[in-house]
Amino acid sequence: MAPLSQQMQQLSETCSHCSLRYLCLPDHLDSHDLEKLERLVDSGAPVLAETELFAQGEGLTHIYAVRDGSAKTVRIDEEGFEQILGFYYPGDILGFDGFADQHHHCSAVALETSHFCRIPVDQLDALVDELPSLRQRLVRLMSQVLSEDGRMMLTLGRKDSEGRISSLLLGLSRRRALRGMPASSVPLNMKRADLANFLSMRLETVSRVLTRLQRAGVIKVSQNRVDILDRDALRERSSRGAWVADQS
Amino acid sequence: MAPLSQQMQQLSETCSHCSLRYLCLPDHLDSHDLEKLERLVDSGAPVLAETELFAQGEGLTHIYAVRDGSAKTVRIDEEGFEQILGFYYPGDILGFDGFADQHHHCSAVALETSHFCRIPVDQLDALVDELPSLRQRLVRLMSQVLSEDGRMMLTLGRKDSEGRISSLLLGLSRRRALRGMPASSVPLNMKRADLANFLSMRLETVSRVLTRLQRAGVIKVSQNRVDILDRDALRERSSRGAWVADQS
DNA sequence: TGGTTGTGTTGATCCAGGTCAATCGCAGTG
DNA sequence: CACTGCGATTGACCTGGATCAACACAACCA
Repeated sequence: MAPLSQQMQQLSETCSHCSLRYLCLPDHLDSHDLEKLERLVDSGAPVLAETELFAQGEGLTHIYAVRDGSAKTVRIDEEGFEQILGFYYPGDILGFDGFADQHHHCSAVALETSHFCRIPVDQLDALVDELPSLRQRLVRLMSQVLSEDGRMMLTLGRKDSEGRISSLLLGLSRRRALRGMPASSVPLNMKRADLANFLSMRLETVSRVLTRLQRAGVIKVSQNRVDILDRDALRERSSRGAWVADQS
Repeated sequence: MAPLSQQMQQLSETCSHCSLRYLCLPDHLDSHDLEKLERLVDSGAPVLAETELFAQGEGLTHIYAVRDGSAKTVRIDEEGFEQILGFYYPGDILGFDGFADQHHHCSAVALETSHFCRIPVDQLDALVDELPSLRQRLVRLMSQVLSEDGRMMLTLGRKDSEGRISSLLLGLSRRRALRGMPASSVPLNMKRADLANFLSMRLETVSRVLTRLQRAGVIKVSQNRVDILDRDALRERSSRGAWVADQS
């Protein structure tokens, strides 16, 4: 733990020097606007694994940017069923769905010891009115999420278990690449049960599919890390088994 | 057709007099701001069934509000599989997912002869910078969609066929109520294949479930219209069969 | 050192719903 | 009216993956 937290302290505290600024809110902001945004951001203490950043139903006071580490969002529906809505990595923003009625519609939980930038929404709100570039950036980020949700619905709806796992792995890999991290080795920091929940499968099936893909030489699984050995084969499997839609 | 278009002309052309203003963009705008918004809106000619409002990949030039009638959005993924992302009714906005990169990420198609308000995004963009209330409204609407997408992922992921159909019917009914329309009689203007695609089922299954629900006395199906006879039973079925998640 | 708990893998069985195919009903249309 | 075509319904069959259950393996503690 000690070496980890030391490492963290070396991270820049300012957006202008943050290596994630092009993925995160600051993108497209000029240095003057960025400075104003920076003043809102509170990069607090490390958050331990399994700790809740915010809870479903709670009032919206902050949104969060993952600085380092990872998180998941979970939603519990009226009947008490739990669904993981997404996994979040450095540069991703948590809390967008709270703008609708100033309350969070899902909970956010750290997957490992992580750092988050806390941004108070009332101040952000005021700043957004002041800075058109920030407003545009915010809308674009939200729109991006919308469009990714669409992709996810497609995956959940049309793909079989192998397709879902393959898509997930490729997706995680792609997001690593965006962050300049080695894309062929993706860490699965979440538990099998989380994966299963997210993909709407049972954890036994997740396990089986992973070993099947490993036996086929497409990936190599080692507890919490998957190495992609044959990206093309994985892509092929991510679409195979997806059923064709009936035409209308 | 003639009587329909006559009926349409009686609709007010201005947001201020539109019966949908509290669902749509104008909500929370004062009369002064509303007037400015109004000037952007072009309520054009009727759009025939099956006509595309905008196509996936196309540049984002307008967003659309359903004035009357209905529409669906469809997304085709890399492998050519088609997924219906949503159905849209009066007051709903189409095109939000285009803000991400100024291109539409899905296509929008009218389900029946319908009218839409066209709003040019460049002018909207400028106006949003001018009117904080409009900016806030826009963000809230987008956030609302986000949160509804979450609900949909939950439905797709965790519910069986009966649960999905029941949820859909209740959802459509709820949205009718919001618009002050009779909530117990839901028109299914889309085809069975569309329903099936949206819910990620086969159309045969949709058919079977509908007749099963009918035989159980929960609903009454008559070609393009479903009457909800026993709302509680429907609610009960919408959650039954949803499987419990493994705890993490 | 053995017990316990948490997490992942594997095996055996069963059923919801996908698949294929036949039929029906209604709306155009020549 | 017969014909055609599209959409919806129903039936019979079969398979992917959920379910139940056993087991493996590591970390942790008494």
